[in-house]
Amino acid sequence: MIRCIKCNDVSSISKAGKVDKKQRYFCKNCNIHFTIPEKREDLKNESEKKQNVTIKDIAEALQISFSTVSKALLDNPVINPETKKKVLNMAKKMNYQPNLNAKSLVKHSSNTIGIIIPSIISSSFYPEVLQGVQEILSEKKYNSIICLSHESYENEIANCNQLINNRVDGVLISITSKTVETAHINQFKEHNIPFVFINRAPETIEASRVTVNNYDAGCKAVEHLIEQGCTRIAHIAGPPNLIFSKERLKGYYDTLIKHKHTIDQSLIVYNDLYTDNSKECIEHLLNLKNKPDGIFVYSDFIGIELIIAAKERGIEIPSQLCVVGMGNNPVSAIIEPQLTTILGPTLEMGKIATELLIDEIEGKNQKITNRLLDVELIVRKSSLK
Amino acid sequence: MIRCIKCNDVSSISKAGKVDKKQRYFCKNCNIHFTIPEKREDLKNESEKKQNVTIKDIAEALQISFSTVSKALLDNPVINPETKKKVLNMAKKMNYQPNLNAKSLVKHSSNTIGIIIPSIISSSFYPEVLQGVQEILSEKKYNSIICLSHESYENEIANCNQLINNRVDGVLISITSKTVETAHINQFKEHNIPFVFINRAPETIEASRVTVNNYDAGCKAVEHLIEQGCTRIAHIAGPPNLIFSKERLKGYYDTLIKHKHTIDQSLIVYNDLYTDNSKECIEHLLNLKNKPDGIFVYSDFIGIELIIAAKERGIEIPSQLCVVGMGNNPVSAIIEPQLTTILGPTLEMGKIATELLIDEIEGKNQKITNRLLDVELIVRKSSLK
DNA sequence: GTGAAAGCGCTAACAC
DNA sequence: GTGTTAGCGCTTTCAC
Repeated sequence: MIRCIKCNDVSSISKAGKVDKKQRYFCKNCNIHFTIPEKREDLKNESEKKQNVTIKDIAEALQISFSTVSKALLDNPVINPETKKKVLNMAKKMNYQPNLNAKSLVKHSSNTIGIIIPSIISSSFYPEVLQGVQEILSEKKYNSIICLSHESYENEIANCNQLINNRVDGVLISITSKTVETAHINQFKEHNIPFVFINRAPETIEASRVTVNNYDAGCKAVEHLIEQGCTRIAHIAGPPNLIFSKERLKGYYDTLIKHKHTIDQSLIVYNDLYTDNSKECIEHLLNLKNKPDGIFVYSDFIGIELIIAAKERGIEIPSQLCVVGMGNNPVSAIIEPQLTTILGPTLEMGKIATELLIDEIEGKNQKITNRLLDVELIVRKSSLK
Repeated sequence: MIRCIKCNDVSSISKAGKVDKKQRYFCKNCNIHFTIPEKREDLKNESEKKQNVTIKDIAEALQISFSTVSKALLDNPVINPETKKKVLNMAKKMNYQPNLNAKSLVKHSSNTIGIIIPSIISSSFYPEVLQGVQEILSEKKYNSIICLSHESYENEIANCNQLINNRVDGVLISITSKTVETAHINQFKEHNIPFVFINRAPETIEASRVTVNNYDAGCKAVEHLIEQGCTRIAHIAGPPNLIFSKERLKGYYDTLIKHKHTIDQSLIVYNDLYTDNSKECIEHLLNLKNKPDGIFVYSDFIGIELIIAAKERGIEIPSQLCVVGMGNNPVSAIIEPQLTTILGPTLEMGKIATELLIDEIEGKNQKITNRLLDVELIVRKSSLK
């Protein structure tokens, strides 16, 4: 026998489907739908699945309202310290874990940042950057979602959308070597999501960026090779559409010109990260009739390949060929001969970019920042004649 | 002049605070609170912040109900194809991005898995595993949250809580070398979150795990060293509380015993990943009066350090000392002499564990699986007398 | 100091 | 085939 919860009538009641597994009723008099309130305990029998503890459960256990529980949990000063203590204890006792999805929904912010990087296995560069990022993140109590674009433009677009869907509070991004259009990145602006470029940035977008001084890297490398007496200096350059490649190349050019060397286009080759043509690049240079006596390679990884290939051909390093790499890959210090390299502060880069981003998220910094980090030449055997 | 939205009376109305920046009213007759409905456009003037597009916005633009929009977006077959097309077009036009937090809240699942690993920079092992994980994840349309525990037990506990708070659908975990208690991991069970161990697993928890055949690795390494004529075979072992260390050590023991070698405890040293005592381990072995003539090192990284240290002391490899590492670090193939190593399928490990986890999440697999992956000995110069 | 209620954006059960 | 409604777990405003 069901009574209307409003008019208390019995005859006017009809069944009206089910809601949340409970019978729903309709009162013709009052024109309202209702269900018979049950205690949460009773439900447990129906659905065996153990539900997560919510603030409502804590409230019920303590016989107080759930908004009081919420306030206590948020350390709202208006709440009685006694009550707060009771709530905190009960939360612990019941093993309460707040639902961050619900919180994000009402707060319009997720306390999470997104990270888009091209790769995690091709070198130790991005792992080190990530390490720096994570250090700041855990210090500032932010979470992260990491996306790998695998140097694919399509993946990068998908990653951007995913991060928007997840309503991240901000994004750190290092673009792929294929990224030319940037509409997908500009989407973040439409959604009021701040973003900071790490290491690789497009020229066309106005946004903060943290990069190493690639121009200076090119200068330092070539300057050093010239000092060592090299006269035909080649360059294995990075993907041509990435700024860092262009800048290192410009440093290479300018330094050669400064020292009145002639520029020989056959001494410049470009690496494609997606197809990975590093072997071809190396072969091209080593097969030249008029061989180079110094090579600045934009990455240690390929520098190491170059050393191995040269040794196989009986080319003596450094007496016949000096090699300078970049990145300070751990291997560089181990191979024979040890590879001269240019060191950029990878861990620092991750840290600085993350701090910058969080400042933007928290409104502490509005203006666009362009951080250029210093590089350092580490001279080793591969370039010491 | 405000009228009650129910009884249409004017005199019974009083103001009752504000809700969502709109005036709220109370009708004494009907005992109800209400606000005067406004169009969303009007609100825009008040709050300049551009809001994200929601299904309600699409519904309004199309003059249909938002649940129809929801169904259309979810490709519910009940919806008229015409309507569906209109909705899809409008969603695209308005640049609609669904709010995954809201979806997670309703669906009680986030389509996201959590990953807890100890480190990302100490070797290429975890980056490669992650690569495999991400490949499956993007194929199966899952997202991920990556946590780094930095070999710290406290961090691992915090990571577990974070993942529970984020309501991930499942967890991949590789425990720290310090993890002995496992209550924090068992919490996942209480929250109905399936988890799979990768590479490192505690002995005490019943859960699926994907590991390499570490016992066999120990056997293969020592067997090979014995074949090469080594008679005093040492072992640099991993952290003693990790199963993989124990198993490799057991392989080492059993193979020595099988070949009637005597066990000399001074030939066994343990690496502590947290303090990183690898230098001390190496020095201990190389300083022994009665030096070993073969060493099985549990990781290539330390194997490489060992080779360098031995060369510095003028110990000839392999004639005076054979070295076998494990992990097939890219450097192993490059140093001089090249390091013999044991190769485990890292990428595969990530893939298999992820597939296993997703199957558990989707209820396709209930039973606990214990996948043991085969290892392979790669013989190089460092162990070939 | 506490409680009631609205609403974040969405899904799904049900009514029509 | 479309619309109405409740509810996911939480924060926040306002009433008392």
